[in-house]
Amino acid sequence: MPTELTLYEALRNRLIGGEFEAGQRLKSETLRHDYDVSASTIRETLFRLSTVGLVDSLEQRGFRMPEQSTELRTDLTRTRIMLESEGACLSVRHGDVAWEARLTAAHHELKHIESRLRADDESQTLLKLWADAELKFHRTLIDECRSNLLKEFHLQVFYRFRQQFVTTDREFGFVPENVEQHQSILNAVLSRDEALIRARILEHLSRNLQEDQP
Amino acid sequence: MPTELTLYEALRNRLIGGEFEAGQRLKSETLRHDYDVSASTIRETLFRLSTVGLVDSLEQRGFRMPEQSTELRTDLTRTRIMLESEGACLSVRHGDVAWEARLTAAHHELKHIESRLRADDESQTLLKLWADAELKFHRTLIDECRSNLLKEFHLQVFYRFRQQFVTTDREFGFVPENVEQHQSILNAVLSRDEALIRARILEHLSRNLQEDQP
DNA sequence: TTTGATTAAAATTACGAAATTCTCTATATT
DNA sequence: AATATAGAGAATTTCGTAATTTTAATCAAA
Repeated sequence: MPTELTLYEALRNRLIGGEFEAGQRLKSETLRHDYDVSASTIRETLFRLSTVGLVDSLEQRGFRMPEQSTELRTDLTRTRIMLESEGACLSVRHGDVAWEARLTAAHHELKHIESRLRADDESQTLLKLWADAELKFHRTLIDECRSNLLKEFHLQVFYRFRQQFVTTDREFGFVPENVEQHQSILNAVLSRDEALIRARILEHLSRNLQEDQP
Repeated sequence: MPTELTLYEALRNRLIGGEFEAGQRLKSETLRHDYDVSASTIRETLFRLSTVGLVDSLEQRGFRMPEQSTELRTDLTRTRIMLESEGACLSVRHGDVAWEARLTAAHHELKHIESRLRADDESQTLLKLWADAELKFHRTLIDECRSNLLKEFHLQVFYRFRQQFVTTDREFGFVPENVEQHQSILNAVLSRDEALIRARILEHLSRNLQEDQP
C-alpha cells in the first residue's frame, strides 16, 4: 500500500484529481493542517508545482488553481500529440520485443478496467485505477524513445492535460471510443508503421480540439 | 538599465554563464551573502531552478551544478532540434510579414555582433551581447508557433543547452560556420520551405551530436 | 602508507514569529 | 444608488534559530 507519498506527490494528485475548482485559492495556511507541516513547507511545494504549471503563483497574492481556458486545452492537446507521436515513433525504432510485451501488458490492464467501468462508471476506486492505468499505457508508449527530456515534458503535459479536462469534462476518460482507440494505437505500434501510429494518436486526442483555425 | 533582476533570473544567468564548474556545490550559506538575503530565500530559488534542470537537488545534501554528460548533451540537442524545427514550421504557417521583419532584424543584430566577434573573440561584453542576440534569434524563429508550451519547453532546453556547452566548449558560439548557418536558416524561413527549414536547423545543431547510434 | 573509526565543524532542513502586503467590510461622499 | 476611502483582519513573505544530517579532519590500528 503506497501510503509513503511525498508532499509533492500528494498535492499533485489532489490538483489533478478535480478536488479544487479553477481559480480557487490555495492557502498554505489552510493546506498545512492537512499534512501537519509548517506553512513554509507547503509554500515550497506549491512553488515547485507552479514551475510545472499545476499551480498559478501570483506575486504577493499566494497560489491558485490554474484557470480553465480553451486556448490552454488546445495547446496541451497539440503539444501532447507532438510529444507522444514523436516518442512513440522513436520507441518503435529503438524498442525490442520486451517493450512490445510491456505495452501489450499495460494495454491489457487498461482494457480490463475500461470494461469494468462500462458496467459501473460511478465507482471512485475504478476511476482511480483507470487514471493510473491510462497514464501507464501512454507512458509505456514512449518509454523507449531514448530521450529523458521528451519523457519529462510528456509527463508534465499529461498531468496538466488531466487537470484541465477532469474538471470540465464529466465523462472524462470513460467514453467507449477510448477502448477501441487504445487498441488501434497498440495495433499500429505492433505493425511498426510510423505514419499509422501518428494517425492513431491524432485520432485519439483530436476530440479534445475545439478550434476555428485548421 | 535592467538592474531590476529577480533573484531567480540573477542566479539563472550565473548558472548558464559558465561561472560554476560541473558538479560544484552551491551552498546557500555562501550564496546568501552575494544578494544579502536569508538562506531560506536562496534555498527556495535553488529549488525552483532544480525543477527546470538548471540545478541538481540531492536530498539532505543540498544543491549542485549539474554534471556534464554526453548523453544529456545529445538529448538536449535532439530535443532542441525537434522543438525548434516544429516551432519554426508552425511559425511559417501562422506568421505574417511583420514576423519575417522581426526575424530579419534579430538576424541582422546577431550577424553584426558575430562579425565583431571575429575580430575580438575575447571580449566578455561582446560574448554577453552575442549570447543575448543568439537567444533572441532562435526565440523569434519559433515566436509565431501559437503554442506557449512549445515556447516554454524550448526556452528551458535552450538554457540547459547553454549550461552544458558553455563550460565544455571553449569556442562555444563564435565558430565561423554559425554565421553562415544562421543566414541559411533565415533564408529557408523566407522561402517558406518547411523541409528546407528542418534541414537547416538540423545542420546548425548537429555538430553538437557525438553519438554512436544513428 | 593505507585504512578505518571517532569527533568536531559546517551545512541543510524545518519551524515559528515578525513584518509587509493584500483583502474585505463598513462608512462616507458624490 | 454607486463609487471611493479608511481601517481592521487575514494571508503571504522573509528571516533567524534549533535540530538533524553530512562532511572533514584527526588519530589509531593494520
